Amino acid sequence: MSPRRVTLADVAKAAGVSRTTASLVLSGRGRELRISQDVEQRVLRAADELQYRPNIVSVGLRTGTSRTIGFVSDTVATSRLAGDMIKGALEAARERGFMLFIGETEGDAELERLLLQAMHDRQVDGLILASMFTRTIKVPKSMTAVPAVLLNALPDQPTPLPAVLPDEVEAGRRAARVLLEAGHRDGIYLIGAGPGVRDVPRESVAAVERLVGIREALGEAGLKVAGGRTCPDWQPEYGLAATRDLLETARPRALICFNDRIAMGAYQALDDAGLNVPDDVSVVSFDDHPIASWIRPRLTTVALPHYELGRKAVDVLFNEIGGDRADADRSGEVHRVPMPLRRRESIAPPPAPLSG
Amino acid sequence: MSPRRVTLADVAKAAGVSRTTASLVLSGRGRELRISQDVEQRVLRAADELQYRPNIVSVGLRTGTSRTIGFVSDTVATSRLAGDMIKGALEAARERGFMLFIGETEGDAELERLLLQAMHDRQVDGLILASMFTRTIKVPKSMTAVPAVLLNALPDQPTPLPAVLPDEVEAGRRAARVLLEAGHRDGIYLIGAGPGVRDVPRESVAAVERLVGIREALGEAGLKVAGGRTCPDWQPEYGLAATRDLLETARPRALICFNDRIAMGAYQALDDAGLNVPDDVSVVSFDDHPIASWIRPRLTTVALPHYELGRKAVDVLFNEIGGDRADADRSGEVHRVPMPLRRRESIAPPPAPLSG
DNA sequence: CTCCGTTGCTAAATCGGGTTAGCGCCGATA
DNA sequence: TATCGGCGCTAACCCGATTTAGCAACGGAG
Repeated sequence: MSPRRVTLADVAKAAGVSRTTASLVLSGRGRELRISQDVEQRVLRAADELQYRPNIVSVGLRTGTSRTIGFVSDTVATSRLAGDMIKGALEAARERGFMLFIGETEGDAELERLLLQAMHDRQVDGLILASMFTRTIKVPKSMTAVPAVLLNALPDQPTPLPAVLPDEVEAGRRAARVLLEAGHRDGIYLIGAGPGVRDVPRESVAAVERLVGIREALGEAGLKVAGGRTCPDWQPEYGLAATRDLLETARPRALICFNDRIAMGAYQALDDAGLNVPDDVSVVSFDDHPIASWIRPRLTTVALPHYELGRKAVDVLFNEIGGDRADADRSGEVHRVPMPLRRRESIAPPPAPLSG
Repeated sequence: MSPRRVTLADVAKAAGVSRTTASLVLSGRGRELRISQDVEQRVLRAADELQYRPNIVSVGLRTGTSRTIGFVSDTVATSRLAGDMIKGALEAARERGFMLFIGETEGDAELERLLLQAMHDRQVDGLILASMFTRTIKVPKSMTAVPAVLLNALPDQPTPLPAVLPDEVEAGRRAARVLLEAGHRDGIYLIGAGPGVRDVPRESVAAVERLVGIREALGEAGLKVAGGRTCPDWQPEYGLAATRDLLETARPRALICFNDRIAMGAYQALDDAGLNVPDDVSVVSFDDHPIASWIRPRLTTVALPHYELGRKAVDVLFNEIGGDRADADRSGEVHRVPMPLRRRESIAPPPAPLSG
């Protein structure tokens, strides 16, 4: 059905030279190995006319490479998150002529093993091990076979693998600062975690780090968090319940919600209580989920830079692949990607303290 | 750094036989080619002890295959949609021992060409060409080189390629029927398209087909659409505007929104007008975006079966790959995947016609 | 006239498997 | 004793590229 692929041998024959010569010319080493201008031109023209493309599989067999990297995540589907991360990785890889194998483990260690095996069988040149929410993971021992990078994850034990993570502490600072800049001094409550540093969901690195950043920025201004409510899960209904609960005993002037879904629930609780965002209560959040620009007023939030995380992971990986190992001292390094603030409509100066 | 991979030669040496014999045993053809039990056991044990795994790259060079399929979409990142579709494809492929190359074109024809080329260079065994919203696409001519399937897309010209699509017409019928079952007879309005068959956004196959299904189901019950409002884009703000506009002149008893984002806007317009969902107005929608179960009352919607679409595309593709071409008459076939109804809380019987 | 160095190219090995053709040995038969 | 056939295994080639080692032709020097 499909016409057989054009091979190097075809080009060589068309140019009237040996395969060796054709290979030399096409790999650019013709000059240094004294191939004549005449032959060089003949080979190049033949390759062009026949539309020759080297077979990467063959090169792979010879060189042990595949111009391919494996992207293994625990879940690609749970959120838009993953899509953007993959997109970033995809583009960064493509710019270097690399393709991406995608795999997902769903947290199953056996599946992970099989997947990594399948990728090794295909001689991937590098691996990205990604988690869809920031957390610590157990690094499979087969990861040492090729260069690898952890994405959105930290190793549970010291490893030489570099890691790429969002800068959550700075994000916490940003969320707090945007309220400070608007003039808020007190009545700042947290929804989703806090107020204490130990009031966080299990295993959530993001919660801990955001909380640290928030407390730090407020502390620098000589202020403190007025209070907080934890949520068993960061979903709208828990945000609604937590905010409702808070409103029974307190009159917040600003809420820092630990993600946009919680903020969505908080919006509803505030609305139910007859409070206006942002005139009565300012709201700032994290993630920049699409929902953040759909709800009214549009939500000011500190964005998870998924696209950039994906790109950065590939950049770091290529550093490992191409690295002359001279920079082995850089291994195990943790790269933090900035989380940008998306200024929208949910923050205003605090109301005059009439109803105190 | 990494210990060299175990090759067939290693196994053969360990078992004290030739590579040929080892290959024969491991490929299961030992029996028919009269390899002795003794030798067979020795080879199998050696392979097991050395943890031998055949190098797929090498096999690929020999056989021209790669146990890999390429998944090319216009965008992987714009919606959760893509994630689930890829997940379905991923799992179906994995069950057959295949991996997936992911690529995205962003609608750029040149990028698409390069991507398909890169995949051909890696000898993919099949291709899935996916669109993130149902539409007609121009099929690149290089698609004929290997088996291929269109996913969520129709060819703009007749091709022998099979296509996999959601069953939007039946989805339209389901949306209408769920209202009929609740007792609705009149005051059924459309938001996003309609009421006429030509009142649809450009290029949206989904809009056309959903509309056809809705009109059909109502027609069978001897009813008609009471009216409709088109939206320039299917986003919440346009759903809000369209519904607000509708409420100025009409008093709907039920809304069929053309997707969940529109429904989200419609909810807000209804709320602003002091109308309760579902007691005053029932709402049904399409897509089953995560938002549908976040907004209150939770939205009844006809789900886009992304996961199933991905799986089905791979199933159909393997049919092409493994096909003995005897079923060439089946080529160009369009496979429709059912869109399941998610019954939630946004539908109730119509109010008693007091304020009619 | 021989030796040597340069020029310009190519034969052959290699990567790791699959596959085809056939070899050596044994016992049975003519 | 030569022949034949079945058994059990292996040498050798193939896939498509890269790479090493080396060959043939030529000119100039000794």
